[in-house]
Amino acid sequence: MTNDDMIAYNPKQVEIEAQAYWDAHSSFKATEDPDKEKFYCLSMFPYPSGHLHMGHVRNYTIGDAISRFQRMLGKNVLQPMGWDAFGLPAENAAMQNKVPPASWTYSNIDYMRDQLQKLGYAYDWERELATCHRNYYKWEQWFFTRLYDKGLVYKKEAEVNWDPVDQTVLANEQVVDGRGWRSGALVERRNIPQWFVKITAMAQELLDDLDKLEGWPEKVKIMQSNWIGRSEGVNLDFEIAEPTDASLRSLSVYTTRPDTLMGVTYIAVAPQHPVAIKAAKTNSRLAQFIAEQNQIKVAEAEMATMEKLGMDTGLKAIHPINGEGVPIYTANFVLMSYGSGAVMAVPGHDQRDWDFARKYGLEIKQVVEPLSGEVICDLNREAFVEKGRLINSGQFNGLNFTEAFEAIAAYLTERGRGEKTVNYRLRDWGVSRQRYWGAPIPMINCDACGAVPVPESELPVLLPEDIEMDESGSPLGKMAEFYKTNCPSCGAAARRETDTFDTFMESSWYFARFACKDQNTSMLDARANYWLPVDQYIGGIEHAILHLLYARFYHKLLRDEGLVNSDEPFARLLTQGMVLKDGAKMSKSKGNTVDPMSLIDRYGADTVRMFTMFASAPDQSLDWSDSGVEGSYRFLKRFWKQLSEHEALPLPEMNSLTLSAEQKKLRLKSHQTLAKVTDDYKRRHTFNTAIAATMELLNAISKFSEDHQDETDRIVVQEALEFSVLMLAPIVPHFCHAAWQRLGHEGAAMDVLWPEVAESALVQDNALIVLQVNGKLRSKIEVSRGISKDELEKLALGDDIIQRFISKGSVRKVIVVPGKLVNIVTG
RNA sequence: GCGGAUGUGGCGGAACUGGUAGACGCGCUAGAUUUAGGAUCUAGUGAGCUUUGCUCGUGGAGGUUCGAGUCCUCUCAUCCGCACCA
Repeated sequence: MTNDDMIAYNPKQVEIEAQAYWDAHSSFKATEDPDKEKFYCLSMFPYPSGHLHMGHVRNYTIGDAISRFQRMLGKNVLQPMGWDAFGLPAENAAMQNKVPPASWTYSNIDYMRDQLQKLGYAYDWERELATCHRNYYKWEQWFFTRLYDKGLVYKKEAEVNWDPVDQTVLANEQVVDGRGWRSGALVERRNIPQWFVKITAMAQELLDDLDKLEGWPEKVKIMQSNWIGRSEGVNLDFEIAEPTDASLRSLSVYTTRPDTLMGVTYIAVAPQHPVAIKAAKTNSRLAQFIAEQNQIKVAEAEMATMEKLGMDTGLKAIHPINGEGVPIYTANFVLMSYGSGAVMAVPGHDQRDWDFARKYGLEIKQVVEPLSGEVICDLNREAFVEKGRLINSGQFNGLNFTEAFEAIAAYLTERGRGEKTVNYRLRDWGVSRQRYWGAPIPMINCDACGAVPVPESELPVLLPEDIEMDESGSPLGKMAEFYKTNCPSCGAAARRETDTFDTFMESSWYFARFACKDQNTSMLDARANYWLPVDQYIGGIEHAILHLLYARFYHKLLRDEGLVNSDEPFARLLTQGMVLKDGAKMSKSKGNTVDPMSLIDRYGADTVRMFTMFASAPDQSLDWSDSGVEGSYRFLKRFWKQLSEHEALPLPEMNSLTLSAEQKKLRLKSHQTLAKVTDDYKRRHTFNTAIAATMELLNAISKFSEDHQDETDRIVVQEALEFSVLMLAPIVPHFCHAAWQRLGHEGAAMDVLWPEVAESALVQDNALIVLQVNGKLRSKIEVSRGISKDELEKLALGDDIIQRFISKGSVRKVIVVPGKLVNIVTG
């Protein structure tokens, strides 16, 4: 052993050398090759907020470990990286630092790219893209005009949070306790015209195709399914008694419980409902109430958690079956954006209606009784919400839920007062933002022609980057040179749309653009179909619904345009958990962040990568621990020393037949570990247990090496060490790059094929059998694997310790699980 | 409020198919080494007790089973999402 071999582990040097090797060999450049099985591994791209946080490090280390593992399996791996570059924080930073959002964003990208490179991720940097580049958003604008031509986008009025002092639209995040975060003014809901994409047209397919996503966590599919919220019910009309306005003769409601129709005792409409607004014209108290309800931010959680309030509009609705008049209330828990903005209230059989009826002294009527006498129904205490048998419902008495549903639906249909309907909770995707730092919506508003899409030849509609931001929102609306234009259709003077796209538009197709980001004559090309779908997608659980649903939708739109040939963008999904510190989410506002770069400076990237992968399973939350990082560093140092103490090649080939029992045992451990780790990487994605198993193997090697030093011993140890290095190579790639060479090999660990488990090494003669008495562990015996059930039972009953426990009572039953355990039940 | 998850030693976690609870690591204790500190190495480490061993123990309360951290019912706590944060 030379002095050179004993050099202590120097992460900085190891990492610089490994990265230099990968750079020199363009190791991560991905090229389309139809003869090789492809593997597209993608981590959700970051918003360039300034610097990497631990959540990024965790996300990208998981993706990198999977990429490198798949590469070692011999696949043609693509792992790209880019920037979700548009968004609100750039505008805030611009105001704070008096720097244009564009230059702030570009310098952040440069800084963060450097950070990612220090972490040694196996990205094909030639494919890097940023969504704020004209070559990216040009195609997004083009695609939007295609969707417009197909009738898949439309304009309608929708509510926003309006700050009356700053005269600007606020994001939900910018509304704190009902007030604008800068001005402190009470926000108001305001209706403005906005663009929508018809995602509801694809609601059923988005729901149905969840079944195809076998590689997705069940919880994410359930969340998406609930979000889409398909329900079957009945749409029906209530006429309004004594209408004073011809346009407001009736109001329509949707219900999934038409069986309770005879129990309706009032109607509740949203404060924004035309009926409420109409009634308020002659009722100042009602107008006041509605105005108060409009000072609540536009967020469902806000609505759902506030006190349920309502007020009588004074109007009456005519029950479509019995013709009786029921009062129409306006209530703050009815959402204008869901269904028709009005609900029929059945306080006897809906808890929220019951609570409201109690509060306002409205009638509670029972029309459903339990099917069995054991079920309690006491409408004085709470609503009876279960399905049952109809009572107090005239001709429908005695029917069960299904019969009543059909009979009442048929009754209403015959009389033209209603019909069966499938309803979705999902709403169309509003893509207009009254913001500057986003992709301009490529539309032109002409007085004569209306909204006209910008022709392809004039795309992209460039976002001017050299601007100044102030508190009063987007500068685009004040820039005549931006918005003054001519109508592409009639040539008259017209005004360009000054709203920009929701940033979810950019993140809904970037995965496809990575395949062909240099393509300048079309949005996508054939390379997209080589790489897509993404084989493994990794990102935070917080994206379980919105981003992932929009991306699935967009992918289907791309398919319908003939740009991709798959139905779904992401074959497998891994949702990583949050990074916590002291039990709370690591965040700037809580002041509990840990800077990855200072740790990398101190311990090296491999230690940081190792700790984030070891501390917990990727889909669980990760509790940050400084001493845990220290432990990972210690492990690498120990491993380095262990490698130095081993005399590596040249050694002869292993002859498995001549191994001693001890040598066989270590070889068994090596191959058992390899089998486990392979499964952990490939199927379970539990890198924490893969690392733990490798540590166990290294502990076993240590113990073995203490008194085994001959040549055959070293052959067995060489194999065990090689396995260990290759098994950790996806997680601590720099370390393993150097370690592989220390084990006497030329070339790079990352180019080595994943080793194969030798079945012959796994053969064991004996099995350890657990002996239980009444389910409690009492003894263990080692028996030959070939032993019969009867013999095993006999051996178990004859065991000394077992004898002591069963001598008191009689043996009633013996359960034998071959190769595992014997449980003796006494009585 | 609705939807989804999580809960196991002093701490992070393991136990994959109902079959040895606590792998692996951190921390701690003792010892070795060291002028000291640090680093390193060795051993121990769920709790309790009448300590060759026994009893208890996976948020709580019930249940199913020869056997439950794992399955079922109820319940408590914490976290995430709720459509303009990304």
